[in-house]
Parts: sequence; structure tokens; C-alpha cells
Amino acid sequence: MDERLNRFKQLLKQRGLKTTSQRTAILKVLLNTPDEHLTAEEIYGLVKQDWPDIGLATVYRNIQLLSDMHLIDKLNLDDGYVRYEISDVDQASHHHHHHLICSECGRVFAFEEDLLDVLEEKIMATTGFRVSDHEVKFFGVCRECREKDKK
Amino acid sequence: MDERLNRFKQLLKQRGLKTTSQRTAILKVLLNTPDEHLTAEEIYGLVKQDWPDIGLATVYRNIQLLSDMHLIDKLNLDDGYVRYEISDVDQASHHHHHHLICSECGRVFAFEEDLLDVLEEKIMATTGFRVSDHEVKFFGVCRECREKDKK
DNA sequence: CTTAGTGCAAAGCTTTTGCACTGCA
DNA sequence: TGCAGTGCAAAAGCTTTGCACTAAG
Repeated sequence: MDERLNRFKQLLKQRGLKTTSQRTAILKVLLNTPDEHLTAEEIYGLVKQDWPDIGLATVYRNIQLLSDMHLIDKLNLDDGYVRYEISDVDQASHHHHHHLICSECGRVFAFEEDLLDVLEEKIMATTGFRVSDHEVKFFGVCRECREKDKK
Repeated sequence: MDERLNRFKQLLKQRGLKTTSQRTAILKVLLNTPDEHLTAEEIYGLVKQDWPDIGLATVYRNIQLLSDMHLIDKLNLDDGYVRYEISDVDQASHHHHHHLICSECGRVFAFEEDLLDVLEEKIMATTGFRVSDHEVKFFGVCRECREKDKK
């Protein structure tokens, strides 16, 4: 069993909350799709395979809980849906990976490099604003689409 | 009169669209609040001071038009509203300024430095993804709130 | 047993759309 | 005068909430 599933149960106990089948099923779906960026509706569809009776409201409520616990991250691609993905395993760093969004095929890629420390130091020095987190989206065209365009 | 107002009229003519009082009033509101990040409803409220009879739908329709023309930029702070601000004057660079969002007072600051070229080159070299635009949000605590916290 | 959690349906919100009327060009 | 633009109201679509029932601890 994934260590994060246990961590989830610990966190629930800490808060006096209960471990339900629906909750673990939702987390499992996110754990099983680390490279996807699922909407609530998509998560709902996948969880329904294991728990056909689950309600969409339950999905929304638990997504919010998982987000509060920093087990999953919110992602907004400005397409009208809020999307979610399992958090980076490295909890020590407050840095998330960046997202590359292809304007042709619509796919979203992750880019692990960070390199924003210099920029964040500069922000601190110039403005006094202490950065604790960031969200970075790059828009453009992925390699496959560029090669397709050449032909 | 602001040069961008004339540019707007030119762009409208190019597309065979008409210059209406509501349109120019909406653009003027955005031109007059360069440091704000207004929601559609807020723009509506401000335009109403000049044009009490304007409808919210007109604001939405023209915001979209201005955004298509790259005269204003969309900004999403994940608070349930889409926000808008006048575009950077420097149209040559495809780079927008970054946003610093204070988690305590909720204010949004702009940071003009860019420094992402190195990162974008690295993305290109590593993944073949050609970046054409980016959106960067930094979350943290602004200087004033930090000083307030110390006391 | 006690209280949090769930499912369902209804409500809430921002944003979009249909339609008849208005007013630029 | 013709057609794009506007205002209003209704619709759309994602997300939240109220409530009675269920189930975890």
C-alpha cells in the first residue's frame, strides 16, 4: 500500500475525521494517475468504477479536504474547470513543478526543473515580499506538434 | 487622449466592428486603473458611473474582445473570479510581469523583472517545447504584512 | 451510540446566449 | 438603411449547501 495512503489516514485521525471507503477510493484514483490533471467530474467518473454509488458532492468535498492537507495540488488551465494532481513527493521543498501547456494538442506536461530561487531572492531584496510558493505555467507548442507542423 | 484608445479604434475598423460609447468607456476604465486587477463585476460598477444604462453582458462581451485584441490580460487568482488588467505597453516582448499575491491582505503586486529566458531555453533544450508565453504567480506575504506581524 | 460522512436535489455563482430593439457607419 | 451592438432575462455550467440517512470509531 502506498505510504501516502497511510499518511492520509494519520492526518484524518489527527483532525478527528473518519476514514471512509469513498475517501480512500478518491485518493487512490489520484495516486494512480500521477501524470494526469483531472477535473472533479473526471475523478468522479474514475471513482465510480470502484464505488458506483458515490455522489459528485462527495468528490468535491474530499478533493477540498485533500487539497487542504496538501496531498493534492490545484491546477487552473483557464478552461472552466479546476484540475487536480497528486502533490510532488518532495514535501521538503515548497516548490512545485512547472506546467507546459500545448496550445495545439492541449496536453499538459510537467517540467521538474525549478530555477526560481534567484528570482525569489530578487523579489525579496527589491520589494520585501517573502515568497512561500509559486505557480508557473508556460504556454507554447510541444515537440510533437511542432514536428507535425513542419510537414 | 491615450494612444491605446486610438489603437483600439483602428483595430475595430480592421475587423469591421463599430466604435461604441460603451466600448470606449470600458477600455477607459481599464486604462485608468493600471494597478488594479478588476473582475467583470467591478469593471461593470466603474463603467456604470459614466454609463448607468450599460448591461453586465456588454461588459463581458467587450472584455472578451479586448482580451482577443491583446489590449488587456486575463488574470486568475483562483478566487472564483476572472480578473483583467491593461496589457503591458511593451508589446514587443511576449513576457508579462509577474504577480505577487499576499496571502494576508490579499493585495496583488506586479513585479517587472522577468529572468525566465534561461528557464525557457532549458525547457526547449530538454523537452523540445517552444514557449511563447507564460503566467507566473508568487504566493507569500508582503512587506507591510510582515512588519505588522512582527509587532 | 455519537457524530462525521454520504447521496440526492436544490441552490448559488459567475459567465454565456437568445432575442428584440438601438444606433453606428 | 443595414448590420453590428446593446440590454434584459433566461440559460448554462461548475461548485456548494441543506437535509435526512448511513456508517465509522
